[in-house]
Amino acid sequence: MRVLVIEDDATVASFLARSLREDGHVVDHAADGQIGLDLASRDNYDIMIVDRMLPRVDGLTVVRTVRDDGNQTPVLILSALGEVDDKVHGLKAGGDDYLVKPFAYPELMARVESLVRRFSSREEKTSLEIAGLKMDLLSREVSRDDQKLDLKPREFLLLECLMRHAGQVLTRTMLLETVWDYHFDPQTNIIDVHISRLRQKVDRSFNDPLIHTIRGAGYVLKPPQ
Amino acid sequence: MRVLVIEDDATVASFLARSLREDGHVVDHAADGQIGLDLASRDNYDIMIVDRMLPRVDGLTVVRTVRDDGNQTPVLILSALGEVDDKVHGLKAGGDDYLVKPFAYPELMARVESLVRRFSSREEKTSLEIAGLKMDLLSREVSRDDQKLDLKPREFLLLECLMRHAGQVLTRTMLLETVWDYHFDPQTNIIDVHISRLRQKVDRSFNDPLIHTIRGAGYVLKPPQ
DNA sequence: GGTAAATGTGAGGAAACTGTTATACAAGCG
DNA sequence: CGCTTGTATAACAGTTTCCTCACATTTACC
Repeated sequence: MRVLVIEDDATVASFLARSLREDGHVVDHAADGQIGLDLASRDNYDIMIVDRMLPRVDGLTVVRTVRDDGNQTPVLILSALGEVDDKVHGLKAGGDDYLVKPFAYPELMARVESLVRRFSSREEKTSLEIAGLKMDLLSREVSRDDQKLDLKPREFLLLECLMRHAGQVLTRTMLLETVWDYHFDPQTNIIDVHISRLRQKVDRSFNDPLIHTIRGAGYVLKPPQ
Repeated sequence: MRVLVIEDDATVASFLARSLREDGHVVDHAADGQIGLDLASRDNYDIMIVDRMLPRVDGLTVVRTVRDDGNQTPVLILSALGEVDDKVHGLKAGGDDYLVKPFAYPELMARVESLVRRFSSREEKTSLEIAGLKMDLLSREVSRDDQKLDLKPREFLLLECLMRHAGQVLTRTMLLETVWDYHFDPQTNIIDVHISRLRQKVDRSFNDPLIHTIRGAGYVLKPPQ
């Protein structure tokens, strides 16, 4: 299992990381909220364990940001005894479970496992949504702010790929593999062309663009700020 | 969808009600078991979400009473972490699913939807209707705007499939599987031909077509707008 | 077996979609 | 500033997909 631990207290963090690794999981650790966000957007984790109080970007903001990016990874929030222990806020921000420090490791593991089980058994998504952009995979309808968009099949595939990995930069190679099923470089700017066509429909008549170019890397679908 | 929430914790209740309403559902709220029972007997809900611990009449008793009244509405039971978390009792009392607080809203909604789906499909449908297009599965009669249509058996099967999945795009593969029971690609345009014939009967002499081609994907039966 | 109804096949033309190319535009860097 | 590199857009043309027709084959029933 791939676990992301976002925790500034070195003692807790190293204890967590060691215990989780002993249980056979792959653990990444971020010592502050900013690093945590970077890691979360770069990789797909099975679960994230997030401390509430963090330097730079606090825990709840991390969770909220991650959710706004369309990331559905289950999140377990940790909060120290004595902090304003507001479970509701934590869950509202997008957390899935809540644990008060100090905790016993078996308790944590029980919750982690329960969360992961809950989420992995969740049924296949039939719709995707990021920042007012909705895609219904069954009816193949796409809309932004409830305004219907008419996409060609290839554009639909491309957007689906972007939405499924919202917040992550997709390289041309990745797009060619998943959208075109090309396993070689076609030596043309076919992706640029389709991105351009997609933008005209998705972004042109709206204020905040969702499709962003990452020069030298690729493209990313991301909500404004 | 009509939802009855029976929950005494004001925070959870208002969070639930707001989220459900944002998703377009009609929500009634009861703050204790007695009120809940009154509402449940007065109205027909699509689903009831019932907390286990309630003032006056506890959650399990509510469920049991409702069932004894012959009410089959699906019930999702909520129980707080730390309460005697006995799923079996909850389900024995007549609950249909069980969720432990704290929960993530998407998880709740997934379960609510799955429950409602399960129940609405419980009673076999004997007729289908979409936008003036009626199909009686017993008498095998089809009409549009009360004008009888004469369909061949295969056309009937095809239309039935389209109507059962109205609003969803059906790919050629799906149609071949369900209408023809082919589990391979016949390499012919057999579907196109039958869709064409169906259109002549279903759409030709009417203003708004119901059968739509989704280029590169398949076909969908959809009411105009 | 014969007949009519139902179903399947293949071809041609029309429409829609996709990929290519050419050219314009923007960003980074000395 | 000017060069290089990377990206955006528009127009065109080839290809694919789809629709319909006429005809062939199968099935059901007398």
